[in-house]
Amino acid sequence: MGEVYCPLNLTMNLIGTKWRPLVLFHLLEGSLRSGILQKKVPNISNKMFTQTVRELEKDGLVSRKVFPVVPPKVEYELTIKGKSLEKILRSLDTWGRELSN
Amino acid sequence: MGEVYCPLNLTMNLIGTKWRPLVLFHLLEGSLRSGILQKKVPNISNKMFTQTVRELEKDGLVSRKVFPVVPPKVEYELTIKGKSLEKILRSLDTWGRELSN
DNA sequence: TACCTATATCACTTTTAGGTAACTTATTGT
DNA sequence: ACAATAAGTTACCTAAAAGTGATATAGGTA
Repeated sequence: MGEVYCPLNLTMNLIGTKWRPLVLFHLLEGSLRSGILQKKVPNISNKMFTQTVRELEKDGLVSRKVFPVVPPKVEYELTIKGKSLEKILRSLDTWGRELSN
Repeated sequence: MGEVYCPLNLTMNLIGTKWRPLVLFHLLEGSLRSGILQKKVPNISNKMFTQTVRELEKDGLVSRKVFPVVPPKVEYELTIKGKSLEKILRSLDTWGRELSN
């Protein structure tokens, strides 16, 4: 009858921000070069993009591969843990899509 | 190759805050009296509780029934639109639950 | 030598979300 | 009279998220 423990929070702490779900969503199709990924996300600023992917990396949802070339080349890819969010991310997208109808 | 429209945002705008998903989640089992619902959400303040349910009402996810008695009695219930989030909410909860293992 | 490239960082400001504590309301039972 | 009740509001404050614009890097090419 009192408080109820609810792991929903743990999930929301990982994907409950403005940019994280979008970045993850675009990585569902496979790994992407940094610049390409950033261009896929409308209106994300330079700073927020880097910050977001780095946090996702820290949380183990995304991996970062750096190629030692100039100019720099960096690729981002979902980890296993990140891929396990696929169903959720697609559901969120589908639900929103149905809203607009 | 450029920006990609993505309705994920529409969904996240509705449930992407600290308290909203929790409140919705607890309403999945059926309508609840205001005070009961609030007690189910750990650590939510009085202000945030009211604010959250009212916004959910405005967004059409929750309905509010007021009984004209003293002391007041108010019940909250998911709307059809709110219920349509059930699968998503449960997935978010399940995913978080598996994290803790 | 100057510039271009892709990725990233830094200092700073603005905006939004959330937290705290006191107060309101209208009736019933004491 | 007045305290208790359930739901909600208000003013104020802090903290977290996001935005802006400038700067760094380092090797290849004009």
